[in-house]
Amino acid sequence: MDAEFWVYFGTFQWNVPILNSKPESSQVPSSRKPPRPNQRKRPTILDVARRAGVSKSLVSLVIRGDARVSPSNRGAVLEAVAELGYRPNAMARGLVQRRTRMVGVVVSDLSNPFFGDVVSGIQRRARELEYTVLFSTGDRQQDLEVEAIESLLELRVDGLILAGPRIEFETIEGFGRSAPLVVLHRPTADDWSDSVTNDDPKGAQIAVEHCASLGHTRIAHIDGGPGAGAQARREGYEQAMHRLGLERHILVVTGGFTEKPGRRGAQELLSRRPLPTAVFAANDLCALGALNAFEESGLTIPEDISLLGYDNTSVAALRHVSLTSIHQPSVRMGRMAVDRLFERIDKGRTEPRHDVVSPSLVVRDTTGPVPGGGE
Amino acid sequence: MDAEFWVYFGTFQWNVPILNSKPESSQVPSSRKPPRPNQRKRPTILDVARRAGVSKSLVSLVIRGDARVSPSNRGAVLEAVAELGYRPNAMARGLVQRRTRMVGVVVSDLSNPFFGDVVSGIQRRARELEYTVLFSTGDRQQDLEVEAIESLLELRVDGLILAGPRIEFETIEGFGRSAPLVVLHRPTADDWSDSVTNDDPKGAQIAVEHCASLGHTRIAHIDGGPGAGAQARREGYEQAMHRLGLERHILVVTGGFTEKPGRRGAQELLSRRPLPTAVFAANDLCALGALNAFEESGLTIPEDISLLGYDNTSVAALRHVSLTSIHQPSVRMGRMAVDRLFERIDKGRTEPRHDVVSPSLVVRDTTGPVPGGGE
DNA sequence: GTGAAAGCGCTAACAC
DNA sequence: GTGTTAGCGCTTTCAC
Repeated sequence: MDAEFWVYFGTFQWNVPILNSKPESSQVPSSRKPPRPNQRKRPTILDVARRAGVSKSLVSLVIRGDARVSPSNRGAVLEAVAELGYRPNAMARGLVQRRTRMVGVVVSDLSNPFFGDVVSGIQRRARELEYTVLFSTGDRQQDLEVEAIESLLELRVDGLILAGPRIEFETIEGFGRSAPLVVLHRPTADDWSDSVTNDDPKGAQIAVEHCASLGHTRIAHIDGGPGAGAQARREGYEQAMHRLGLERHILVVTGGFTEKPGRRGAQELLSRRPLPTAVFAANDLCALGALNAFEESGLTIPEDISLLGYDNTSVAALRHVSLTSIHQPSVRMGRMAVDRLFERIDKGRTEPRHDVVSPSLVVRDTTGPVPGGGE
Repeated sequence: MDAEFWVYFGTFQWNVPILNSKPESSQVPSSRKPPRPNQRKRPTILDVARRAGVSKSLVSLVIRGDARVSPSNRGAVLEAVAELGYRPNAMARGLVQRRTRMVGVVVSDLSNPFFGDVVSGIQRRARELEYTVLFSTGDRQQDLEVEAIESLLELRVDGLILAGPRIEFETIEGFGRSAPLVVLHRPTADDWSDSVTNDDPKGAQIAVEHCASLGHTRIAHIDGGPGAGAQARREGYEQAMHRLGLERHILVVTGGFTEKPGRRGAQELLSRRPLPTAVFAANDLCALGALNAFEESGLTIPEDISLLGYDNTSVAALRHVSLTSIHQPSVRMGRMAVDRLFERIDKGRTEPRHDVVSPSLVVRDTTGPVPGGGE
């Protein structure tokens, strides 16, 4: 952009703009720290080679930790690297290696605490396998999610993990043809991707059975509306009720995966008679919304109504909330996703694999015995 | 790795492993969808050029949306792109342009809901400026945070945002010399980076004044321990108390930025006599821990004790919690961070800029008039 | 052990 | 309008 010239001086390369020669008095007396923009030309492997008096290939060997380099040369190279502040260019390396050792992770909603553990599991496992993780998000919007995936693919990540994607199945399948792909929290069934999901119907069943074991029969469900997994949880609820011979008590109202619809669902339940004595909500936030509605109407939890959530997020664990919930092993699921990718990338697996992990019950303070001992 | 041979056929290039010739019966009768690993050689700009019968430069022009390409050629190129499923290689492009239009964002703790809004603001503003955002995290660990930053720098992102970094100031300054850098939530003072922070002392002052306006005088503080910003909030509290002539009521106990230390801090407060009538906690989670402790000891909030948090996170907003809190304009701060970067990258600004934004009060249901009307 | 040379996939002059 | 050419910064044969 601006005219510049370059000066080599000692161990540093300085970028001295010709324009813009202001007093520069604001800092130290211009000793070893001349003011300059931080966009100076970055040293390349060639700069290091020249400085160390060797060839670029030799520098490359040292950087990659190759054993067959003489100690003296290794020392010289390392010194030059330090002096110049050399940092290898991952793009150049990736270009020639056709391999980046990067996995891209697209999280549908980074601000949802639900993904915290998943992300943590992914991060840790990737590190063990010496992969770098790049996160991106569609910020809850389908089109942005696609953009995020495209960017990662253009960067040539070695593999892709989609955590709770909001996009269409066909789109997902298309990406699966472009790179090793693992989908989390949404079961895929195609030949092009792996998936790691939790057994939603099973989780719903566990929830219902927990209520039943406490003597409840009028167990209602506030569903997740159009949310992914909502249908499976609803069906699981209905099947479990049938299996327990409680089909005449089946009661499903519309909710959603956030607080507000949960609240509305609960209000709807409050208008029914007889009132249910236990409510299984589609997820924790939904349950929280219901909790408010119930408490505001003067009911006590769990004395009057038992309440369960799903996902066992950090909010459920807050002592002030202490919500009984169905736990998904999120950290493990994150780790598994990375393992699946690794198998495809480094072990050459090509057959799709679809894992379903089991949810479990975490009993806290919002569930208790049925009031009065029965219906 | 494995022996392979390549077959050109129609519009697709197939990668047919010689080994592993299993029944392949699981899918369609091997018509247009032969089973194959998704690691097939990806088409390059040259493949597109050949297919469209033009030169690579022409393809390049079309892809970058240059106007001076004849409609017929443009059509041919676009067709070839679609047929081959061509996706430009961002590494190759970045290498020659020395520009990636990517900004790297390192979040110290992705599972902390506090960062949700910041991330959202960053994402949205970056999109407006046509930058791609790459997130990474150190997962709460200093060394991993450095690794994450290094990786992003090796990828040659055009700029870097560190959200609530846990690493040393000198390290941060070092990175600032490598690339345009904006630090969020931690004030830097060097010449190498910009910073965007919230005015912690001011926030603390607002909290204290709110309590005072409700008649409270015995206002205590549970601090954030060693957490970043904790000291500024503590000092702000003390100054505000002085300014209101309440210095003899200054009471600070050790806490932290999570639930458990908040709980312990509250228990410590409960052992003091006279009890404070209002408590300002270092952040929302800390306040939540205190809330539990208070409620368990039989106190009612806000009738017996008023309670304030800081950060106005999503948990504070939960109706069931409804915690009065000091709000930081997180979304705006995220946007500002991107703007600062943009100024350095695209507008050539080199003087450091340190922005401090004002916090504000969000009154909810955990603060109320002092019991009995005074001390 | 070390160096020379080719080339990864793309853009950016510069011709025509 | 379109093609040719020369790199971007690195790894990778292949000589020596």
